[in-house]
Amino acid sequence: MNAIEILKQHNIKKTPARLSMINAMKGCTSPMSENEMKTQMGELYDRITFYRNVQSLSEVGIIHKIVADNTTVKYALNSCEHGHNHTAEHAHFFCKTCRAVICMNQIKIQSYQLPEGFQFSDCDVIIKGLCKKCNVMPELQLEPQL
Amino acid sequence: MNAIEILKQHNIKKTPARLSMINAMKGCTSPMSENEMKTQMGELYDRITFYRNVQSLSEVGIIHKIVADNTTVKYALNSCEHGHNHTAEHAHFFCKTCRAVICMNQIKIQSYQLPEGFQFSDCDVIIKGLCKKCNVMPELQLEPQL
DNA sequence: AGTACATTTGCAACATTGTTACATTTGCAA
DNA sequence: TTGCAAATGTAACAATGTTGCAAATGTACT
Repeated sequence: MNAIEILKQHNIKKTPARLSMINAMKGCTSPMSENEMKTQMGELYDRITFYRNVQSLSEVGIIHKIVADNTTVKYALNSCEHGHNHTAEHAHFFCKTCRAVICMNQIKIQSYQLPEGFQFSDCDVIIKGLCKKCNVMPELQLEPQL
Repeated sequence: MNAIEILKQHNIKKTPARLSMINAMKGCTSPMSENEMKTQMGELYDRITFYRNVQSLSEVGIIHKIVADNTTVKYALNSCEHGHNHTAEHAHFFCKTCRAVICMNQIKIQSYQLPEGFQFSDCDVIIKGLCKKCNVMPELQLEPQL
């Protein structure tokens, strides 16, 4: 499904900034930082508009925001070509060295039993450590993608 | 165990700022924001020193930093009077309304099987929703503690 | 107690990230 | 084509986090 269809399907206006955001994410296999998005979006990137669209696209469920760390936020399409869904039902891995965020599709998020009176909304699981590249071959470490 | 003993036990220098931080956290049942800490610490609070001590106290394992949200970071003593340990082995609840972070001591963090080559370090589980107060009696909502 | 030295502190300056107000433009439906 | 709500972009601001450096302080050793 292309960007235009995605917006239409969610009943949200088609604007160049939104199309650009969605297309940037479509071209990437793992969650992207604001800076990576900015690079992809080029002229169509405006910081304030970006933040507002992160808000609106999240609200309708088109994208998902992943907070790996208080200084590391990444974004991903909810239905990307890999057929998986980012809406919080799988865990994310965060590499402490290269700061990459990787979807752990095979690690499902369990349902937690909250105390009486609490209302569940959603759950984030962030597993931290070293990714394959940084662990096995530290000399080939990727530059952090900030 | 008092603040002085805690520092000594971890082989880290005893300074007024650190004692003040530890004592601030000792007096609180749930993880505190920087602002709450600041209030408790009074004169002894300095922003830069605070950030540096968050770093050093975390490194040796005296405190634990909980990132509920990219704009909500809280801090807790690893061994508080409740006898529980904050070093990432239990989940935390984050109330979307009052922004409180509550330790879910009864919800243990499972051990996750990472793909070949990955090295595990630690894991954060943040469960979001409405806390008891905000869910049951929205009219009595606590002011957000920022 | 006094000294030596590494650690810690606090200031200044800066970088990054996130938010609000408001006037203008744009998307879309009638 | 027109009307209007929604979205955009500028400016201004607020909050959060970091670095360099000189001065102060904690602690181990005599």
